[in-house]
Amino acid sequence: MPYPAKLTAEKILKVALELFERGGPDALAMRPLADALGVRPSSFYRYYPERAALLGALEAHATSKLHDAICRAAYGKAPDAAFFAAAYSYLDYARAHPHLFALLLGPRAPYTAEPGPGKDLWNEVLGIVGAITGNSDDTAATVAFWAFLHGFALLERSGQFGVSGPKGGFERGLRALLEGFGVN
Amino acid sequence: MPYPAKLTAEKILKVALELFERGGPDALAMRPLADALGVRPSSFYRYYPERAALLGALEAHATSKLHDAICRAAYGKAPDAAFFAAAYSYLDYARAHPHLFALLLGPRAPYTAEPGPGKDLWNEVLGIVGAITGNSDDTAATVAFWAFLHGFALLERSGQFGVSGPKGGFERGLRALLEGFGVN
DNA sequence: GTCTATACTCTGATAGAC
DNA sequence: GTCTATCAGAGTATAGAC
Repeated sequence: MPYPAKLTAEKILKVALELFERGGPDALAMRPLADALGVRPSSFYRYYPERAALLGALEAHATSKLHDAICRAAYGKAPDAAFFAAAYSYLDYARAHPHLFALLLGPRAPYTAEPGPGKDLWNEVLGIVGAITGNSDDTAATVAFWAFLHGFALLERSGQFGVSGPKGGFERGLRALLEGFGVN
Repeated sequence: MPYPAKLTAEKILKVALELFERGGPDALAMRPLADALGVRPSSFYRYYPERAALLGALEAHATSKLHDAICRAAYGKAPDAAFFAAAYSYLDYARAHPHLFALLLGPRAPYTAEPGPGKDLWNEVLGIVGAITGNSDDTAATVAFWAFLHGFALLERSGQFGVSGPKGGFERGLRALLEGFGVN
């Protein structure tokens, strides 16, 4: 009977993404996902061998979207402006998609495409930072920049800091890094 | 019959800590915890109303230990030396206790003592940064410093970067911040 | 080749007896 | 204060219907 098949990997991923974006990891349960697809829970094990594979696919999606956002934000800008634009688009993504963002630097799971979209994202940021420091392969500075962006997004999400505190800290850190990268 | 009680909140926390440090959140399940305590799973709901409360207590413990480590590392040092010492002890804690560390800036849960040990830790770092910038209540710079430390620890743990990359990035970022804080 | 039915083991949590 | 008994829900494996 099932010609064409009711399920495809893409359809599953699309619905999984919706559930995950609203409710986070807890909302992405196999049974509700099956209900939303009009199917039985065991059905999509043909497409994703386990739940973690689904999460891995979501992480790849998030990485790709973040990459797109940063590319758009930095495109055609002078080095300093691109640096700030990339930073703010990173933060914007974390705010707009908190659950997907939380997937990004999680403890290393399987189902993480090592040389996948993560590599593209890295190279994009590497280029932006390189334009500032004058070293087109400045791994150390890129790591430092990335660490600051990611850490700040988490601090903000944790809610441990007031409203004014984090906001000022972002600008302050960015300017300090920019300044410091130029000097060293 | 049970006089004195077999359980106390401290005993439970101690065993929970052991399980959690070895195996992370998944290893802290109620039944194994009960077995380790020679007790039935339902028994410690008298002491911790739910599993999340136990995790909250572990987070408070982690915060307190990290605070101690940073205090010890920075004690009696000149501003710049204290800055680096605090940074490295933060990183060391993240490496030595990866699971506990992951609890630290998680999404805000209940059972998080808002004005608890977190406040002490914050004030300690605030003092260290203030000694550098000359402003004893430099919230923005402290947030920036903290964001960098936490982000770097996560980048490293994620394993997405080679061995040499992150290492150099830590020093690079710290020096850039130190430099930039002085200038701005 | 695709999906369903069923069942198994695990989880956190609760009610009430002792 | 701890027990027994039980619950609903999770992820997953397998056999077989179509």
